[in-house]
Order: sequence, then structure tokens, then C-alpha cells
Amino acid sequence: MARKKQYIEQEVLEKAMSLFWRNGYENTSVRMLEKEMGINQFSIYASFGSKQGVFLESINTYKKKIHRITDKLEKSQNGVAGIKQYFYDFLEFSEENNVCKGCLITNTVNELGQNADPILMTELSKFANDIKQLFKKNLKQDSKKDIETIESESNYLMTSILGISVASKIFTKKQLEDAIETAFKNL
Amino acid sequence: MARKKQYIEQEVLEKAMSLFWRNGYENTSVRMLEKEMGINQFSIYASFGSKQGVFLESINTYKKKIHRITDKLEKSQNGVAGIKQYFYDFLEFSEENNVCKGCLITNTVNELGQNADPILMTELSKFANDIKQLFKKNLKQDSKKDIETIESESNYLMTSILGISVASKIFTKKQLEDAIETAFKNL
DNA sequence: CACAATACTAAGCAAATGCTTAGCTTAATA
DNA sequence: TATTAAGCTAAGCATTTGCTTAGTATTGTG
Repeated sequence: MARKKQYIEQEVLEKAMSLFWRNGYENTSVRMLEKEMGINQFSIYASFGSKQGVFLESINTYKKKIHRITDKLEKSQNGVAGIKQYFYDFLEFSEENNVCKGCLITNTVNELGQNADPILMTELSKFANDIKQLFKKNLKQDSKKDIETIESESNYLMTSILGISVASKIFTKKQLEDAIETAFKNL
Repeated sequence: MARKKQYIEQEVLEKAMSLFWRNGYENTSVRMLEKEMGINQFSIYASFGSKQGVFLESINTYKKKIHRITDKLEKSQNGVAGIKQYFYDFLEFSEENNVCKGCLITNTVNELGQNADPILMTELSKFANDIKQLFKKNLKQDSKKDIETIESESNYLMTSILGISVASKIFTKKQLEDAIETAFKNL
């Protein structure tokens, strides 16, 4: 009946995600998306409705992508060591062409803050909370930590990974490793 | 001979800084600056040359403002305790109308990343390095830490304060305090 | 008062933004 | 092969962007 799409949505989303990841939401224009995704604006709007629609799907694509390492954390049974490994995995994950792009979620929170629209914000908080739960899970595997310690330490780990995410954009590899090693000395 | 300016540059800069701090660089338009600063675009351009000019001066204004707490850190003689106090001071500092805006410098690094123009980037790195030096100074006051430990721990503290800065936008006060308390347990 | 030098107002510029539309191409079905 | 529903191209929309300019108001000096 009808003509076939000449692109695969998941494929062009990968490219959109990469662009948003590098430049942030506002600094990525629809024209830039056009070029990077390799399709016409019409197709972008036909498939995703709006620039924000592309972004929301990019977030989902990001989640799928990072699932590789969150899944590893989820399956890990070695407590704090598993979390530490996640920190290193994240560093490797956020690197592309020797340029660290941080974490798309963190970048977005930092860029849009409380101005972000609620749908998006809910999405972002949910992700952050999922990570926190994984941290808690692994903390529980360790020893004799009481429930309050686990809560405190998971909050600590969350700010630490946020810090690593931002720092990855400007610090050297050695500095980042310093930070991770020291961060885990007292857990 | 000539007419007098009807505004005080430092006063309008305070307002510009606050706007950039809340919204970031790209999300702040010259029209918004006009309204917030309470002066016409012409005056903005006459005084500061360009939007970027306003921003650069806003960064300087920020530095002066934060000097209140960096100065306290600089004068402190109590090692790690002084740094910890700086973390708490920073939290209070970044708050305005019960909304945490993080750190203007951190926000900017995170927003513009490697895309930022070199003049601005140099300015930002210099600030970051100054803070790191203050951390080092206080770490040296403590005990028997060797030079390598001091380097590692200062890198760790830098990522920690970055993390706190980002987290302050979304975490509760209690979570932030958890993070700080745990962060300093092993120093 | 008249001048000259600077400031202010407000209109306007080209370019970029997010989004839409008119007209054509494609492809599976009848 | 003709039909028709969907996709594609490219031009264009209103709005916003950073910045400028023409005209007017204000000031201290001669």
C-alpha cells in the first residue's frame, strides 16, 4: 500500500542520542539533528513528533545502551567491589573518540535543572533512583552494615558518580582514577 | 560634558550573574538579560560589548561573591575539618530562595564542555585549580600524609565538590549531608 | 545659553530556531 | 496496471536569537 521508511528509527536515534550527549539539549538544533541523523526534518517530525520527542527517545536509547554496565552491576555479587567496578565501567562507557561526554542523564539534569518539563524530569529521576537501588543492593551484600549506613553510603555513592561524570569532561584519566580509588577507601 | 550612566555596572552584573547561574549560558537570552538587569540592550552592549562579555564579567562577579567562603578556607588552619566546612559553606552559598543553583563554574563547564571558547575555558580551569590548591594546602596541615596521598585526595575532593554541586539541584538536604559526612570519613 | 560628548529609547537587521506544508515518489494491494 | 496510503524533498512559516543604528535626551563646560 504505502512507501517504506528509508531509515531505521533505532539507527537514527543512536545518532541523535550521541549528538544530544555531546552538545546538550538546547545546543542541539533540529538542523543539526537533520544532518547527524541523515534524514529530513519532515521525517524527524513524522517519527518523533517534536524535538523533545527525539530527546525522550534518545534518553531511552541511552538507557538501553548503558544497560550493558548497569546489568553487570545488577548481577554482581561482590558488594562494594562491584560498585567500584561500575565506576570504572562508566568511565569507559562515557568515552567516545577519546572525548568524555559524561552521562547524558546527569548532563541533562545539570542543564535543565528545575526548568525541565515534568515528564522528562520524572524519567530522569527514575533512572537515578534505579542506580541508587543497585548501589544499595550491593552494599547490603557486604557484611554488617546497618540500614542507616547503607542509606548514607548510597547517597554518597550517588554524588560520587555524579562528580565523576562531570569531572570526566575535564580531568585526566589519572586524576579520575585517583578520585575513584580514594572514594572507595572508606567503604 | 556628557550624560551620566543611569545604572551601576556592578549592580546590573549581580543580576546578570544570578540569571546565568539559574539558566545557564545558552538558555539566557539578551532579552532576558535586558529585563533582569533593568537596562536597555544598547546599554548592555555599550558596557559589556557582547552577551559573552556580560557572561565573562558575571563569572568575575561570581568569583568575588564566592570569595567569602574560599577566603575562609584559605585562612583555615584545621586541615580536613576546614575543607569539610567549605563543603557545607558551599551548600549554603549555592542556595537562593530555597532553590539550589549549584556552582556557576561547574554548571558552565558541564554545559559548554570542550565547545566553550578558549578564553572562557582558561578562566574556568584557573578557578578550579585555585580550589584544588586550597584543598592541598589544608591536606598538608594534617599529619603525616605523603605527597602522593595529598595529590590523590585533592583530586578526590575536587570530584566530590563537583558531585555535590550537581546533586544539590536534585537531592534533599539530608541526602547531601549524608554524602558529605561519608565523603570525609576516610580523610 | 550654546556646544559637544556621552547615554537612552525603540525600531530594525540578518540569521537561526522549531515546526509545517505543498507537491512529488514509492510500493503493496486490487 | 491503476489505485492509494504512506514517505520524501525542499521551500516556507512565525518567532526568537544576538547585535546595530537612527534619533533623542541629558549632562558639564565655554
